[in-house]
Amino acid sequence: MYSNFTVDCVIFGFHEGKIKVLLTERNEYPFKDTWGLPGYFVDNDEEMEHAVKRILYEHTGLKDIYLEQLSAFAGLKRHPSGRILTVAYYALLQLDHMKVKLKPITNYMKQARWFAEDEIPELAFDHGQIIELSLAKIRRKITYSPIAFELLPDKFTLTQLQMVYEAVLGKVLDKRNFRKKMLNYGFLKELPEVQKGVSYRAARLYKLDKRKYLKIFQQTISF
Amino acid sequence: MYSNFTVDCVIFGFHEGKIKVLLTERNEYPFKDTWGLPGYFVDNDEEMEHAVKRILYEHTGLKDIYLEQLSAFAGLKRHPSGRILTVAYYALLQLDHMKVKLKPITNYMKQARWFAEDEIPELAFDHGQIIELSLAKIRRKITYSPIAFELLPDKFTLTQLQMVYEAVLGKVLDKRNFRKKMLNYGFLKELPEVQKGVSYRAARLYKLDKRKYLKIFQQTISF
DNA sequence: ACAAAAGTGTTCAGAGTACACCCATGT
DNA sequence: ACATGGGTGTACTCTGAACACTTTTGT
Repeated sequence: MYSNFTVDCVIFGFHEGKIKVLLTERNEYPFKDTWGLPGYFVDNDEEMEHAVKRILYEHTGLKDIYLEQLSAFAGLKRHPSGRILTVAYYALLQLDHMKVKLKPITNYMKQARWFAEDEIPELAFDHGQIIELSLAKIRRKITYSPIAFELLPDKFTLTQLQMVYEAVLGKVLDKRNFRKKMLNYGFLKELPEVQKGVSYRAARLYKLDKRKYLKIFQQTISF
Repeated sequence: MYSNFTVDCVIFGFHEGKIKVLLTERNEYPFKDTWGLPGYFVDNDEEMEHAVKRILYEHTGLKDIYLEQLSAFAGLKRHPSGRILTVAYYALLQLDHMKVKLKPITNYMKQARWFAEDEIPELAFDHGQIIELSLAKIRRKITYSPIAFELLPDKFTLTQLQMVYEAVLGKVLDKRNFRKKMLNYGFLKELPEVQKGVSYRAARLYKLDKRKYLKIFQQTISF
């Protein structure tokens, strides 16, 4: 049995130097056959965040994804058949090696696809606006919180890390300054491995030392 | 006719060096006679933010108050008689000269009162948690956004401004450094007036130059 | 050898931080 | 005259920003 409100989720991934958003093609009215955010009614006896995690799992096959509530949207005209309140979340996941299997096993969605920021079509409801707000939020948040690592695989190169920052912030950063700053934080652990399968000098791999990063950013919980 | 969700509002003021929160004593079950946040069901044909402004007006007699959405709360157990989703907002207002007349002209609230942070009693529902989150949010926000001015009268002294920062951040700041920094921003306009009615050297009054402050902080819209 | 990206230091300017005394005013 | 908060400057450190070349590796 469904409750009277929905959750919608802006799922961000990082691929080929770009931030991507996972959208689904709706299979229900209103806005049937239109692209929109993954989301649906919360069950009556289900915690809201559980519903979001369920939807994330249904669409990506992944659990334990970084998740934050963005905002509630309740405009009287956002839904053609009367106001339906939705609580929007954004999620950041590791889109590496296409471990992520897109499988909208729900019957209210036809297919799912990743869209780059500049490819996003007209969306159902106010979902375009929700994505805009999410982008604004992570743009601000990345400047004081290490959310970039949520978008990268466990082992990554400094160049990959820099590309995440550049993609989110929408500007190019100085390589030397970026590396200096990141390494100075002290929460990056140099691994004895290097990249494989590249036709040029292989880059050193790093991983995040979660202990140290939490110690440094402990004042940055949530907001 | 009421919708199926509520709004709750954490109203902050600044008085005698302390951040205060406006609470009301409930006159309805559940939690009758318990203190809680001002808030109520949104009308069916009413925009959510309009409902918040209405509640603010009903409690303080003020309009055009600084307002931001905090978060939605929808825990299954937050309301004894089944889940009721609430969207929490926080508001910052100028509590100067007691221009604010507390008048809960609603029939679902008995009285309203300002509480300092360390005087807050046990509250109805999850309202204590909502206040905690609001405080965390403004603590972060004041470091990158000039919300302090929302809590002050139009004309204020630099010491008053510093006291707002100290109250929100919960730590003492260096007077000389604080003044240097604030004046260097360039959005404070020195007035040809000084404080009145004090038994010591009267302090210079300043006001905010909104033009300049918006120019400097334009990247800081909303989030 | 060549193509491609990895990796690396120094200098400069501006911001943050620490710190203590005299001044103006009302009583 | 005294009590109270108002108002002021300097030195040091740290961080951010600008800037270009050599090294490594696979093909």
